[in-house]
Amino acid sequence: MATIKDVARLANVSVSTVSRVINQSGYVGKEFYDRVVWAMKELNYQPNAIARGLVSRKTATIGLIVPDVANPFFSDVARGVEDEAIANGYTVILCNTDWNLQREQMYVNLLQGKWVEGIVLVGSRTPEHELVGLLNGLPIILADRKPTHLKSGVWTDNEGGAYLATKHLIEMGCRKIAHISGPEDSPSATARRAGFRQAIEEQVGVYGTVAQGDFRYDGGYEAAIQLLSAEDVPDGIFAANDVMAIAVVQAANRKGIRIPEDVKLVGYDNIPMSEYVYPSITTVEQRGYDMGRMASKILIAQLDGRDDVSLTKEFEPTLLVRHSTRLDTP
Amino acid sequence: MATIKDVARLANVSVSTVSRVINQSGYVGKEFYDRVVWAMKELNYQPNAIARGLVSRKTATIGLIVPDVANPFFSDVARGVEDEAIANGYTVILCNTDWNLQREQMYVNLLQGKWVEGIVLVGSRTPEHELVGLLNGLPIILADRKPTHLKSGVWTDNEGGAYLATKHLIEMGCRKIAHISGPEDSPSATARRAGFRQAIEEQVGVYGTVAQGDFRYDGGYEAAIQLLSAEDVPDGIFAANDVMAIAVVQAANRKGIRIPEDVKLVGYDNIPMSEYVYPSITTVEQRGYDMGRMASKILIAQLDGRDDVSLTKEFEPTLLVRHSTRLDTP
DNA sequence: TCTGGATGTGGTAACGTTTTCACAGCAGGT
DNA sequence: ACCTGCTGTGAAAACGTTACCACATCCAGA
Repeated sequence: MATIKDVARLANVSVSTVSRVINQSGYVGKEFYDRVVWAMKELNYQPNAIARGLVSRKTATIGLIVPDVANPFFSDVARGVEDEAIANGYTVILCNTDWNLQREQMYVNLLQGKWVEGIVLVGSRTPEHELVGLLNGLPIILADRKPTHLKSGVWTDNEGGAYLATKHLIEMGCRKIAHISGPEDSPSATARRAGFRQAIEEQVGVYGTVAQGDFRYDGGYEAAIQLLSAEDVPDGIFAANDVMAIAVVQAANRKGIRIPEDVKLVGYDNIPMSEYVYPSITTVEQRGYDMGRMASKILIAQLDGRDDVSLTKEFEPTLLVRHSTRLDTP
Repeated sequence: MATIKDVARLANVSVSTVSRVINQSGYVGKEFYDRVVWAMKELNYQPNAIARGLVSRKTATIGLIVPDVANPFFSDVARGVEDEAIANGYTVILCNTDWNLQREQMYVNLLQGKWVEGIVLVGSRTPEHELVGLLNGLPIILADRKPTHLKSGVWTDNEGGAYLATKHLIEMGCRKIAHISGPEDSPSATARRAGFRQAIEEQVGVYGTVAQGDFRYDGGYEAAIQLLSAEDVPDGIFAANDVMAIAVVQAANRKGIRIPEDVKLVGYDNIPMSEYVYPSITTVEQRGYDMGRMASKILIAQLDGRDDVSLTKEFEPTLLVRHSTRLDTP
């Protein structure tokens, strides 16, 4: 790789001049400017971001920590984060934690060593005060989780969304409703449980149970099989995300239980698959792409020292009614 | 952040000694060693990967260029790449090109500036010789594309897979078969077209047409609508990937055409969705995760100077027969 | 004529590491 | 006694940039 010195030598100018041309800073005469531009082309010169980062203390890189990019919701978020980042000249380092706290912490440390300028942390379960301790003041934004102590974050109103979903099941006539939850200590899972309970409790004559899931297909499948094997099968299931809802559909098929005739089903996230499965799944829309994009935008605004952007953004959940809760068309 | 100089001062030794302790290189007396370790603890010292990278010319970072992480096949690949990378101490920079050649080239340049040690390039359409020109010798591995000039790559036998798929349609009784193809200049799309044509040509009495798609939902939907609106509707469709196959299912629903009764359908990739849609889609399995993982493994072996790993790996495609080509259970 | 700002240019010290070199002691073998 | 090689330490030169300072011009205004 050609360096700035090579360019300077070829253009017969000093490195300072080349640097000024690159950064459009200071004064450069037309003649010199052209010579430098020519030399850069000639050598296919690419400024070294490492060296640049060392002196400017900026790397134009942000970290993205996500439970699992292979999960459609998170891959949407990731896409949003990257799109907004690159549009602002930032680059994204991708990290997968599998919802594992230790991996999360490991990545936070690792990213710090790489001098990322900030981190987008999606769907984290680590307590916020621990996070602060790890960060040494590195800017961070939570996504898919409402911050209580940190100042920036984007999230949907999970409690409200879960309330909507459960309420809808009740309105469709369900009286024995089960919730397949996410991991015990996941903030979004906790909020969804709370929304579920609230809707159940304010309605007399409706009974609710909570089964433990883990946001993943296998955990959802297992929970569903247990629910559907009990002597009193629920007539409505609210799964804490669409991946688990799809597992419920498969489990019901296996058990010979019909959806929506025997059991009605609502999911959460609105991943593309939820629309195309049979029956299509009623779900709560999350707008992962927009959330990712907004998280990136807020973080970068902070990094660039702009304060024209609000540090938080709550997305309103909306219920999408589809066939898993309707009796008319299949 | 504390620097190596701070540590040296506190431990009352030279920076050289601290460096030797950090890297376990050279000789360090026990007494000095202990003092340095103590000082590092005291200051919560974290070596600066940037400065280290500048001199060692190693960043422990690889670039991952993918058409679109939000596409389930590529998010699987991405997950595989990251898993193998982190297991070897490497970190991954994520880039999305939307199959756009210019963005691909832009990213290759950008990544070079960031001094990634190598690149995993997935589903690229850029001609290989152009690639070589851009790379300045930077190690690269192609994924989802068989290299002709470059030495490393992982891919599935796309021609063979497409042949399998088409052959299956013929065996199921189709005589007028349409192929919804990927972008004109995409190598994998080209190979799948070739496999399709070969299967068609070796069978007398079977007619084939090719419709132009773009690997995306919308393009597939449009192509499907056109095919299904013509006066002679095909009795079999082979879509070049599952995302477009799902679009075909939706288009058929819209048109009141039944799958598999009126038209049989085969996709490609085996993304999770293909199993759960209605009807479930017969498809050719690609093993995106394994491909990503292997690509990462081969690249890193090269970077670490190991040559115990083959530079190429062809994955055998397998046909998964599901309901979109069967008449028995829906 | 002098002053002083705007315009151009080059030299060089940082940034935080690793690596190479130089210099010492101290053994052990001749 | 002398060389030789191992052990232990520090000084200083890289790595590729940017930022700051110093020095030249040139031209306008007093």
